[in-house]
Amino acid sequence: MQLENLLPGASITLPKPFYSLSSSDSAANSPGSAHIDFPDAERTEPEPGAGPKKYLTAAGGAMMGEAESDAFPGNKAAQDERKSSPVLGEDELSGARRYSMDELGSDRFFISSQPASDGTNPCSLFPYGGQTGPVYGGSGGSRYPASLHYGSVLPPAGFSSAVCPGRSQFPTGYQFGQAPGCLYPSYPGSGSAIGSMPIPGSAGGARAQVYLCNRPLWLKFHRHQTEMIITKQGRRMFPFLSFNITGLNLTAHYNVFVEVVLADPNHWRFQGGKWVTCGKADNNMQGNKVYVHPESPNTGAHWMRQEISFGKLKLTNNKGANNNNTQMIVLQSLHKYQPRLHIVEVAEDGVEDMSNEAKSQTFTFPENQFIAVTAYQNTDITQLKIDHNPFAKGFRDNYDSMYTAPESDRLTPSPTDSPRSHQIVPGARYAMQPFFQDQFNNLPQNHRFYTGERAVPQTNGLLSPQSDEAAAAAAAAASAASAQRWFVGSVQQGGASTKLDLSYDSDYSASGLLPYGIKPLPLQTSHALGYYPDSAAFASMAASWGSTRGSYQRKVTTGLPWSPRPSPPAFPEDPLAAKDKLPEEGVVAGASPWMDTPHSLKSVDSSDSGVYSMVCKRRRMSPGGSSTDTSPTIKCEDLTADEYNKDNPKGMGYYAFYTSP
DNA sequence: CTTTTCACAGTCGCGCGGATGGGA
DNA sequence: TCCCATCCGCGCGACTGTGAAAAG
Repeated sequence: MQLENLLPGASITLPKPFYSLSSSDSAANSPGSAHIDFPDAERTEPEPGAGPKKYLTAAGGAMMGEAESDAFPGNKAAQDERKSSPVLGEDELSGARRYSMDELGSDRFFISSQPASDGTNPCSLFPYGGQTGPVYGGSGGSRYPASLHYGSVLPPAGFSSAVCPGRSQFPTGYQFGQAPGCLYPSYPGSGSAIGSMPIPGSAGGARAQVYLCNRPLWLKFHRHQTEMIITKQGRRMFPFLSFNITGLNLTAHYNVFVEVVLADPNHWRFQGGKWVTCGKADNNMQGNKVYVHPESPNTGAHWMRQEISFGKLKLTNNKGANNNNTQMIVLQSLHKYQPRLHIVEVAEDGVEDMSNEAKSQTFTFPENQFIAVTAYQNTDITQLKIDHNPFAKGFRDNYDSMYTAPESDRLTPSPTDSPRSHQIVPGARYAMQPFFQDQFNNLPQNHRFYTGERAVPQTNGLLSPQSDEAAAAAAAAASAASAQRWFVGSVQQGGASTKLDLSYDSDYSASGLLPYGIKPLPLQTSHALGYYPDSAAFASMAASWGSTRGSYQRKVTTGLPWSPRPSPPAFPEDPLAAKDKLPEEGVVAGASPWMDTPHSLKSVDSSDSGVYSMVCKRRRMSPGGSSTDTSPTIKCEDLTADEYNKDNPKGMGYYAFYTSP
C-alpha cells in the first residue's frame, strides 16, 4: 500500500510532546498547550488520610497496581517526590525539557479524584466537555485551532525536510513521516496525541479516542527505558502496540497504521548502568517507518469493534528490508524512537479522501518510546522481556521448579491443591483478575464475583461475532452504550458495588471516562495474537506486587552512590518508581525496587564499579543457584502471568486513554 | 572496546496424518 | 464396509534471549 495513497496531503501532525508540561511549564511556556487530562491519572491519586490509596482499595486498583498507579503522573505524592528527587539531575545529558515527556507527572495530568473539586465534572476532562482550554500550538504554530488536535499540531515549517530529510516519499507538506519522522523537535511539548478531528457523520464533531490496551506493561518497561531488539530478519516488538479506538464514524473507512519516528536527536549508549546520550542521531536513516495494519482499510465499526494489535510489526536494522517487507520498520540501533498511531479516513476503496486533509489523526503514547538495540543493554529490560514475553518462557529461571518450592517458601499458603492460583495471587491482586476476565467474558472465574448483574449481558453483543457491517456497526454502537452503562453503573451503584464495581469505581468513575464510554469489553478476535496475549500487561502488574523483585536479579545498582535505582536517566521522576515503592518497597526506605537481589550480587555491584558495569550488561541466571530467596516470588510472577495467559489469551490491561480537550 | 551477527536451545502454535469411534 | 468427524501425536516453523564470534 502506498503511503501516498494512505496519506496524501494528510495533515498528520507531530503530536506535541506528552506529559511534558508541568503546571508551571504549561502556564509559562505553553499558553497554547493542550490540556491533556489523563483520565487514568485520577485513579492513582492518593488521598492522604482518606483511607487506602485508590489504587489499592479496590480489587481492580490493586490489580492494576504498580503499572497503573505508578504510571500516573497525577499522583501528587509521586509528583512531590519527583520534584525533590535527586535523581532528577541525572538527566543533564538529555536535557530536562527534552524529556519532559518523561516526567510523567505534570499537574495537568493530575485529575482530582474529587469529581467536583474543581467545579467540573469528569466530562470536562475531555474534548466533549466543551473545554476550550489552552492547547499546545506547537513550536511553529499550528494551523489547527489549538483547542483541538493533539495529533493535528503541525511541525514547524521546514522541519520535515530540513531536519529530517529522509522522508522524501512524502508529499511536500506531509509532515507525517518527515524523515524518520522526527518527533523531537516538538518534544518539549506534550503529546499524547489525541485525535480530535471532527468526524463526518458524527454528531457534534466526534473525535476519535485511542486507548493503549497494554499500557501497564508498557509502563513497566518504560520505567527502565524500553529497549527493542532489531535484527536483520526483523524482530517483533514486545510489548507490542495494541490499541482500542472509539469515536470513529461507524461507516467511514479508515486506514490505521503505526509510524515509528525518532524521539529525540540523540544517539544513545548504555553506560554505567544507564542510558546516556552520545552524539547526534543519524537523521538520514532511510527505510520504511510505517506499518499499515493488515486490516486496513476498514470501517470505523470494524476498528472500534475490536482491539487493534500490531503484534506482527517487526523492527529491523536492515535497510534493504523496506522495499520488500511492509511488515518491517527500519530503525537504527541505539536511537530512541516513538511509535505513533495514525488513523486516516479513506474512501471505501482505500484511497484517502484528498478533499479533506484533516481526516487524519495521530496518537502518541510516550510510554511506547523505546531505544532500538541489537542486543539488550539493560538487564532489567531483559528480565522483563523474559518474564512477560511468552516466547521467552524458556529463559525463565526455575520455570519448572518454581512451583514446587517448599510451602515455607511461599509468600502465601496454598490452601488448595492448586498452588498456582493462590500463592501468587494475594487477595487484592487476585481480586482484580475477574476484572480483566470480565472484559473478555471468557473465563470461568468470571462468575466468581459477578453474576447476572454484571455487564456480561451487555457485552454479549460485543463479544458475539458480527456477520456484517451493519451488525458490526450496531455492535460498536452498543459497545459504547454498554460500556457506558457499565461504567456508570458501577459508579452509580456506589456502595452496592461488587469488587468489580469497586475497582472500576475507584479506577475510572472519577476519571472522566464514563461519559465517553470507554470500550471495556473488546471483542475477542482471532487475529489479535492470541499467542501474544495482552495479558502480559496483567502479568506485569501482578508480577510487580509484593516482594517479587528478587526474580529480576538485577546486577545493577544497589550500591551505587548516584542512585539506588539504575533506571534510565530519562525517567528520573517517573512516578512509577515512586508509586511502585508504596505497596512493595515502603518497608525499605530509599531502597531499590530490586533490593531483593542476592547479597552476594549486591556486594559485588556496590563495591566494584567495574564489575558493576559488566554485571549490568549481563543478566545472570539464578546467581549462586540459591533460589530460596527468589523462587517463591518468581513463582508468583510467572504463575500469575502464566495462569492468566492460559486462561485469558485475550486478556487486556486497562487502557491508557488519550483524548484531547 | 563496542556493536553486530549468528547459531543455538527452548517454548509454543499450527498443520498434517494416523488412529479411533459413531453412523449409514 | 464405508464415510465422516474427532482426537492425538508428531514435525515444522516462528519466536525468544543467550552467548560466542565477528566486525568495526
